[in-house]
Amino acid sequence: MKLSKLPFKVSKTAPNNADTINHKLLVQAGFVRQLMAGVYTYTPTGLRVLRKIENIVREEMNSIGGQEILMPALHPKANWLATDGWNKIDVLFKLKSRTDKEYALGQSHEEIVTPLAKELINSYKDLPLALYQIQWKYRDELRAKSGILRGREFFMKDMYSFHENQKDFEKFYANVKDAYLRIFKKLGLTAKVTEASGGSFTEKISYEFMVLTDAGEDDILYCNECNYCVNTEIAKVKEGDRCPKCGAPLKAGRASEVGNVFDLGQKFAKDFDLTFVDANGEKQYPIMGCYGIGVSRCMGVIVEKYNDEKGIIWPASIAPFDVALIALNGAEDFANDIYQALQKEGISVLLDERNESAGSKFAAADMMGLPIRLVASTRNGEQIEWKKRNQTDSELIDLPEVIKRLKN
RNA sequence: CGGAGAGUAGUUCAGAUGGCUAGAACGCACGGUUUGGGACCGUGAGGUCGCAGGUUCAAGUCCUGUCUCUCCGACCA
Repeated sequence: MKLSKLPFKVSKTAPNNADTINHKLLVQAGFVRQLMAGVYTYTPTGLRVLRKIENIVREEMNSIGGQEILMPALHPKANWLATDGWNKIDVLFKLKSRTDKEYALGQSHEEIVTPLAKELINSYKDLPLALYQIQWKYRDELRAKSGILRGREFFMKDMYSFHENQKDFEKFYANVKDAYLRIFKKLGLTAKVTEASGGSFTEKISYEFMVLTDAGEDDILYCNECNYCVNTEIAKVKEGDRCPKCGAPLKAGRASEVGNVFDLGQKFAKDFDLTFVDANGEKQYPIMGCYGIGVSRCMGVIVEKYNDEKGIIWPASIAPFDVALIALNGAEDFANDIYQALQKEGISVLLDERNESAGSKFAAADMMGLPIRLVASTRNGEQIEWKKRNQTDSELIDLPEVIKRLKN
């Protein structure tokens, strides 16, 4: 892609109504545009990042047997009456049609996936079953805030699993936890598995995946010696107390919840009369689990974690382009040769061939946070300048070496 | 929803005590000079001053209402 063709460009100034780092940088770098509080458009570059995160999530969900579907975001009132969510969930967006029919916008999809599963589940042989989707969720938050971290509309992966007994559920639950940790690792995030309350629909403990950041909204207590971590909302310990697992002193921190896993028990199966016949011919309600990952929130948290005074520093796994290629004055043809050669190798390149000053091009590449910066300049002959975004020193290498490193 | 701050050009902002055709920088268009860290000169386009009322000879400025954004809190499947 040529930088001059990008419809949303890097801006010299940050938006005045942004305080949070991710809001400021994502807008300034041209990745998102705000429509209203908590609702954003993703530009071509921003969408590339979102899609990369999405695909990492998708790959891992598929690897543990998840089947991807796409459910509607517009729901009939009846489904939400069946669980009493219509009256109990205050963040549920409700709307009325011109003929006074009432609808809800999906803030989660148990009410849709459970009746859907009735068609699929008749026998214990149909279990386990795991369905997931990646789509917009709607929540009528009293206050949307922090850029894309807490939106009224946000992009989420939600998976729902169905099991013949608790033991099978626990097995899958553990698999999901492992997959989640792999996902966050690939995204460059260190997620702590945190004990938390299950919310209004279950008495059970749930697990949240927390990433430490001041931009988050949760307070957690964690142990640096072992993996113990608990949300302060249910904590029976406080900062400095001994870790119940290993005895080391607990630390307190601000964190953002990027994922969660819930044991739903049989609540939804009962609400929708979803049953199966077990091996003894007895009718049973399956055990359900639900598993969320805030895809758009992950993007925001990554920006919160990876930035400096010059802009964003994307982890290579989710950068919109692998390489920023800058053509300095007089080296346009050489830069174009590099551009063609890299693209032929399947490397995604953002070529800055604008008639701009060198400084302006460097600044744009830094702000957009592409992991590798290549510079073609008459000063260096056939050598190409190679620099990582998070490093200050550059080195001169030739094209085959550039390709070798990028393919590696 | 309670509290605080803010809405003026595409963007970031300036416009005390009301006063004439509302300004700057950046960006944009055209011409020229530049080209290793957000270059420079000239010319030009671009504004219902969030919106609606009101006070006044006169309102970006004062008053009332309203909408929106940001932050703190509450809330948060």
